[in-house]
Amino acid sequence: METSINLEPLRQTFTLKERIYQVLREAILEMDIYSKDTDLRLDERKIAQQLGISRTPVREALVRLENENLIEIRARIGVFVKKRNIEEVAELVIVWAAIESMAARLACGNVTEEEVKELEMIGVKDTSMSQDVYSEANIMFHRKILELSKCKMLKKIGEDIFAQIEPARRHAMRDPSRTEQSISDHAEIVNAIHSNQPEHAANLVREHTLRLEKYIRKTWKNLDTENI
Amino acid sequence: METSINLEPLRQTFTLKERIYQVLREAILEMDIYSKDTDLRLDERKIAQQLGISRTPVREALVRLENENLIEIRARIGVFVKKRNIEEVAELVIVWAAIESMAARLACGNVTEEEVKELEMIGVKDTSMSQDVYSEANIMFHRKILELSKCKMLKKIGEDIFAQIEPARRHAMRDPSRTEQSISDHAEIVNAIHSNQPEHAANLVREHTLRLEKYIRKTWKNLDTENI
DNA sequence: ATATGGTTTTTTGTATACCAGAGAATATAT
DNA sequence: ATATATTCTCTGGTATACAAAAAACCATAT
Repeated sequence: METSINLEPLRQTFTLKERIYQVLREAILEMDIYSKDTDLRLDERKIAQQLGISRTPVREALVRLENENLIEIRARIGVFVKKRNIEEVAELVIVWAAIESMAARLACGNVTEEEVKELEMIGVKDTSMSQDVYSEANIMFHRKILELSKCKMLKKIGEDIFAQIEPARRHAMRDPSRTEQSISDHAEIVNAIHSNQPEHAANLVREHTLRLEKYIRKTWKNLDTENI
Repeated sequence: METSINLEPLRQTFTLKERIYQVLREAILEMDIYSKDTDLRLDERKIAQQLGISRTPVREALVRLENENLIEIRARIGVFVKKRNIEEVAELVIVWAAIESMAARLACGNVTEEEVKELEMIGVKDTSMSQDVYSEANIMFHRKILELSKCKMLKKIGEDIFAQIEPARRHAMRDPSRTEQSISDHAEIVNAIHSNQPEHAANLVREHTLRLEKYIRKTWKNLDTENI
């Protein structure tokens, strides 16, 4: 056999519906859906026109997004970005707590020294940084825990849940006083994982996330309470 | 104000894609996908023809099913029911354990006497019944726990995971010796919930489900190992 | 001015036609 | 007979046309 350059097959299901799905998903997650003057309507035809394609692949992307609970397709009325109410968001945070708690449990005794170091670097930064930077690091910390579980399904489903919570979380996490508490929580979690205490790590993560749930329930009033 | 007849709104989004989605989903879940001679292929055109409709709504239903990981759409090749491998199923069971464990935790101190009775009736039946009946009761038991959490999201996501596991579970749960163990587990779980011991209930449920994970990993060899 | 009834517009739902890639079947050359 | 090239068919992908329902609009009668 001859030697030849080794090229990865770069065709990754290059279908429009896939690309559109990703584009729309990101756009939706970046929207400030709880702002009064955000238009929650998505127009199939307009999107298709803007992208210079037909409605069909756009619709298929929308069906997928609806299945992920990010939008709502009302027959012959329109497509709308879904604005979840307090109960739904709080419940999603509970599910997230369940997932991530199990991830922390599995991470114990299953991580290398380097991995723990990485987790620590991400989660235990000083409080001097800006809210945005902190928020970003916070997300990364929780993502990292899902990853350290080495359980792909746990990670995938955790990320899905997270995507649904994110808009509300971003809106609710404006309170700087929460930052300190969060960082000391993170340090404890890192410790528990490092010293291989699955039960303890699981408990810490669960309570940490459930604290967010309580916080959201308390401070939700700031947000627009109208539903679609 | 005058009295007038009170009519419930009967509009139930009667769209084809919705109906087809449900029909196909049920059909897929009832398939014995691990049997050698089951045809895993789904033909858009054939389905549309059989249902007497066009391809469009069928495609949209398929996109949804793909998003739920029940099928795989390979561009220009075909649509196939997804046969998960041991790692994927085992991981899904782990996620399920996480979800249901949290559900049991929440159920504690949040259930009525009647609800506990119902749970007991379902989960702690005698071993004399047939495998099929037992299997059915087993599913119901776990569904009931999700329900008693009073957390709709936990229930919904739990059910979604369950749907993905179900085919493998049905195939793996042929061992009658597991039945007895299962029933005593159930009794303990009911007790823990009844006596309001959230920590204990959560642990029991988690370990009970993780035992299924271990069991599946051990006995998977019986199943077809080829993947798509 | 307001309520009512019909019409027009807007928006998604569904059907159909055509396209392009993948693979099987066939033909051809050696 | 085998290896290679070609064609043919099958399948999902995309575009477009039309149907149907909801909402907006408007005219008219009271």
